[in-house]
Amino acid sequence: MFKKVLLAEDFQDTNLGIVDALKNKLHIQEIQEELYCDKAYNRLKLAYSHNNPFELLISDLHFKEDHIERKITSGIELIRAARKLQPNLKLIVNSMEDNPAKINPLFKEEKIDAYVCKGRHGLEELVRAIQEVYHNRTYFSPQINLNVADNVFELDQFDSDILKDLANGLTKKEISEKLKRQHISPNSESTIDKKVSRLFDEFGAKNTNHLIAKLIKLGKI
Amino acid sequence: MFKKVLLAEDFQDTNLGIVDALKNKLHIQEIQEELYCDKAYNRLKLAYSHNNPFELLISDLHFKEDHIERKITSGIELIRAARKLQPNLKLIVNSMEDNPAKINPLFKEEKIDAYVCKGRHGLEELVRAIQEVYHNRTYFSPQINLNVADNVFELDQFDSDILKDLANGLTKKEISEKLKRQHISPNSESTIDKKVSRLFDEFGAKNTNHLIAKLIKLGKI
DNA sequence: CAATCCCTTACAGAATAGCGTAAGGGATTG
DNA sequence: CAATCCCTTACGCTATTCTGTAAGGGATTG
Repeated sequence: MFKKVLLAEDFQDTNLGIVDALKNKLHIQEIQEELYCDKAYNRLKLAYSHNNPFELLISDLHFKEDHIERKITSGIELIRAARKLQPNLKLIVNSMEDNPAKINPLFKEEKIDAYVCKGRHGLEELVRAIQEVYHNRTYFSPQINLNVADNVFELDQFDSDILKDLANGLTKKEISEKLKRQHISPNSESTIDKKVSRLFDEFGAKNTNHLIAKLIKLGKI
Repeated sequence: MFKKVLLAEDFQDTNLGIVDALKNKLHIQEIQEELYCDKAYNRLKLAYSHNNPFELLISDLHFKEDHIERKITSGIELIRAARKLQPNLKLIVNSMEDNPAKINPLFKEEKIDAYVCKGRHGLEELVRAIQEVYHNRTYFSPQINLNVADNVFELDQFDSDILKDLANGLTKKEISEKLKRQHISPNSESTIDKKVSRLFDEFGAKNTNHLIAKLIKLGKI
């Protein structure tokens, strides 16, 4: 079993429960905890430079903001920084996020080893996930797949940028002008019209308000 | 100190941490836990009918949905039902919600005794809250006020309904017609125009797309 | 009672959104 | 090379949004 594990999690109560489980059920010797992302990164770095690196990082995705200024403020930044520092580090994400559209990229882009969704069986799942990851397998909370079966359509970068601009209050004319200034093609108002209209069909939206609302709720923009 | 406490919380790991703190720091004798709202209510009811009622209920606000069908599905429903059953029951809400606009009504409408915001000091705060409530005082997480200094503007029910309709793709004309059908006044398209335009100013939005995007991200609609 | 304020509503006009048609160009295919 | 498909773009039309102005009614105040 892993001997040295780092836990990055800003909920004090959650923290305690996890540490307890890891100690008593998995008999992990060294468990360090951090309430802040960048402090967690510093611990990884320190341990690595002392030739006594962590073997596993368990991190949340969302960390509450604070009065203290932070460089790394989200779990995903921590994960990226950790991967860069120590490519062989095992990564488990433990969050309340249950939107597959947000979780799948973690496996694809960030190459995490396991995703555990907080909930009624979160602790049992986490123990299971650690065991799986220790044997070089991946783990994915079973409840995720069941809940959502839609979202076949994906946004490419161009669509995504347009929608973000619209959500930020720009008109299609303004977006067209912006694209021309940036020498990005296509850039005509007409093409933007067409792109957005096609997304109406794909996502079943009646108009731009509806589309933006849906996509924000889906976490796609 | 309280002798009999019920904890309604659907995060298994959080649960464990809280129970541990309550036992070891406050020496509460009997702590029961429930992962579901309606099961928690049943426990309250059973204990009450056996003349051995709970003295304190600690509940979360948001409970994840499940494959199992539930009558009571949110913390607020549980709180209302509990208050009705047992008016003298002490109530502490322990949630990750940090929007004052959602928390304040809990004190005003539901007459809860304390609000503890989950986070880096969530457990210490909860212990403190229980002590305060035991001495018939109220407790309110100190971080709430600090974190949010914006958002002075609030949406009344009318504004909120209009914005939800807009986010669902209805035009202002359709909303006007809908209000007329429901015999809700005011209902003219002109008034809807005015209401929404005023919200542009209040929330610093350029147009409807921008306003809807902002409010969804703020969790207000 | 008059003055005032606030809210609702109607109306008008310019800007924008939404949608269809059509023309042109690049890539692919037979 | 011709035919075809897909993408971009221009253009035009209607619906809707957004912003004013103004009229009327209810509530409050002096």
